[in-house]
Amino acid sequence: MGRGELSFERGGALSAAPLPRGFFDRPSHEVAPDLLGRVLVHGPVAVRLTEVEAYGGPGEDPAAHTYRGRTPRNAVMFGPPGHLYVYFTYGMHFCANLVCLPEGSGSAVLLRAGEVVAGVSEARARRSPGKPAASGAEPAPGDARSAGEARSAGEARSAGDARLAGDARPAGRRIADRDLARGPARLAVALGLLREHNGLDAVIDGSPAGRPHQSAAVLEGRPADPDLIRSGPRTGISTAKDTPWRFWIDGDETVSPYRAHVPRRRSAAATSVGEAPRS
DNA sequence: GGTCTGATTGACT
DNA sequence: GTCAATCAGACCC
Repeated sequence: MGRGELSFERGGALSAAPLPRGFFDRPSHEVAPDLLGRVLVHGPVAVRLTEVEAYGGPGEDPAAHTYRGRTPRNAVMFGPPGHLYVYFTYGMHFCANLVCLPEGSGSAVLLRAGEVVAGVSEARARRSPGKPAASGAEPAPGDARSAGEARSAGEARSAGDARLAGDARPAGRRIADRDLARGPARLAVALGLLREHNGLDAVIDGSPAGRPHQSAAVLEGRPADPDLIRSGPRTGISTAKDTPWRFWIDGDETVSPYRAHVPRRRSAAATSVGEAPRS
């Protein structure tokens, strides 16, 4: 596909011009609101971003994964801007970020929600249970296979893998279009982003033909109306709660509901001796 | 090596 | 509204 306008299944005509790497070479709290309305494409699925959160660098932002410095897990965040930082959390979910600032800075923007504008059927298949498409929608050419798909049939899988393969929910319930990528983990599933996509470059340098294996890109899309951009505290974090680095498009139905951080109750197994362990 | 927490989600009451 | 699932990473001893 060339430059200019691209007509997606949903969302109308959007600019298909890729964002340059310089777009991401700015502080994450500046990049974040500018990302609203942009389109992240991975394989056959494209999502127009409607909600994001900015995270700062080491020693700067207590809520950021990089606050305590570089580790193997967060190494991608210290890499060049425009790359995807995909991490595994809660034992079952993946979340995706776009790295900001020059190499070594350690800041990124978490992609929290969006509207699926292309590849709706593929996105729904990934989010839905019991359909062959859950394993058949993936992969786009050049994409790696999901963790679940990478295993042979019948082999035991973790709940996380099962969820990724789309069979963690009772069959028969159709997911509303607005919910396909509403929430960071849902967005990652809809886009088919997994552990192996950590570090994937989302910037197209030069002609796409010169990067035949690149499967992710951020397109100009249709930037959000500045009058509709809202900001507030970030979701689900226990520190730096007052930093208003969550940005969303006001009134957009795909924006996820705000949830404050809920401290985990100590389990019975952890608080008393002799009781049954968790689960 | 042991323990705790987590940038979440879906099921359930 | 509450709660459990699930495991990797970080921290502490």
